Amino acid sequence: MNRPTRRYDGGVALGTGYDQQACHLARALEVVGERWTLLILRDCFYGVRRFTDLREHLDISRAVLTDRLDTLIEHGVLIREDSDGHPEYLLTEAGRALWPTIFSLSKWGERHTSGPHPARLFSHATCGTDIDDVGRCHTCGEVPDPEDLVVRPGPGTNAMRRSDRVARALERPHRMLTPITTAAGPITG
Amino acid sequence: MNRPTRRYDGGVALGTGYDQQACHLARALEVVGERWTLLILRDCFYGVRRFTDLREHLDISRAVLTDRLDTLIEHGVLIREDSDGHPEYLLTEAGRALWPTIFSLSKWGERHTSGPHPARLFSHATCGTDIDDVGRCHTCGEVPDPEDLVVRPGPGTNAMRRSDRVARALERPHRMLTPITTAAGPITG
DNA sequence: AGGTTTGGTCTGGTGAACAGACCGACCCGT
DNA sequence: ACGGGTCGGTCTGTTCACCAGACCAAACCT
Repeated sequence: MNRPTRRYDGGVALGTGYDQQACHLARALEVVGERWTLLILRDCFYGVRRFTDLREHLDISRAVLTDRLDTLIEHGVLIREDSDGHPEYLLTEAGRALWPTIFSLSKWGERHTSGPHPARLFSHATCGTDIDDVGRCHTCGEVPDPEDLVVRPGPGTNAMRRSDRVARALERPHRMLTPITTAAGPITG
Repeated sequence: MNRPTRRYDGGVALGTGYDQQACHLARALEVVGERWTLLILRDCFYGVRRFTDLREHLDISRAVLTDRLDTLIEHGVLIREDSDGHPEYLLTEAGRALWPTIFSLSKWGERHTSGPHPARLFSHATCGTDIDDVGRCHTCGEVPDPEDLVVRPGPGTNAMRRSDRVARALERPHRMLTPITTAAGPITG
């Protein structure tokens, strides 16, 4: 299909100033540092794969979502695959490697902004133990990959309840990276 | 002093849509998700404390730097202290808690964008061992706090050499969070 | 007294985000 | 075959944030 790369090709590439930096952090931020990008990726870890699900869950404008997805694909963080005639957006290996960043930032937000109650809890799928603040499973003594985690709602979920498909699916425990909606149907419940 | 909070108080607060999210990641991004913010904080970890040093090292506009510093202070990530008649910007406890995020994102950029050579290497100050990709010291078996780390240039530093004071100071090993420039003088030499 | 450094503020121009309208392809029931 | 719904977008006008660069006040140096 070879869809054109949107992203204002006339101007200076995204990180004016960023690219002056020797540090790899700057280059990482050129890929995932834009508004919405990390939230999109977090949803991908939760198993969200469809354009509409992302759009509804994040309340993001269609144009911006399109732009972000294109950028992430362009940088090898996501791939687009057709399933059922509709595109699905999946994390690549590089994308899955972003989990520690997303997890640690989320933990930081949990402790240092408004209320200490976690909105989501994560447990190691193979042994059932909850992981600690640096992502370790105390039973196994290791840091599980995201695909071995199960998300479930925590005590901080009550506020600001949303009613979209993704939010409803995440009201129950869910294995990370497994699809959150099957085709188009509503979620069992 | 009670300086006015800049940040477009007429409009919707920064994260339009972000604040709809139950997830703490969204709130974290409201604080540190803006352009330049994580790079500023990385420099703070390196020991940069002065407005001018940040400005020169990052090549950031004065107005934006002012805005970001104000935002970070407002959210308790930095504090402004007067030393020598000039303000210094220091990481608070909450600010220092962002180190895992910055470190993991930097590691990701190192491996997944252009070249596998680390620009900076980190070693545990108390034992001298280099820390691994998840921040652990193999000798001590723990994850050292950033104040116990020493930064030094790695093999990937060669490209894009900069000549500002901060870049020159970081050409030698440096204990994290200790001031990178003493008052106004050039760095020893 | 004049110049320099420091730490800003202000302004005009430009690029990016937003809401919301529009649109083609496909599916589904009738 | 036709109408309606869903999916995955594109387009447009307006608002907002970023940028370069000018300006500025206080402190310090000579």
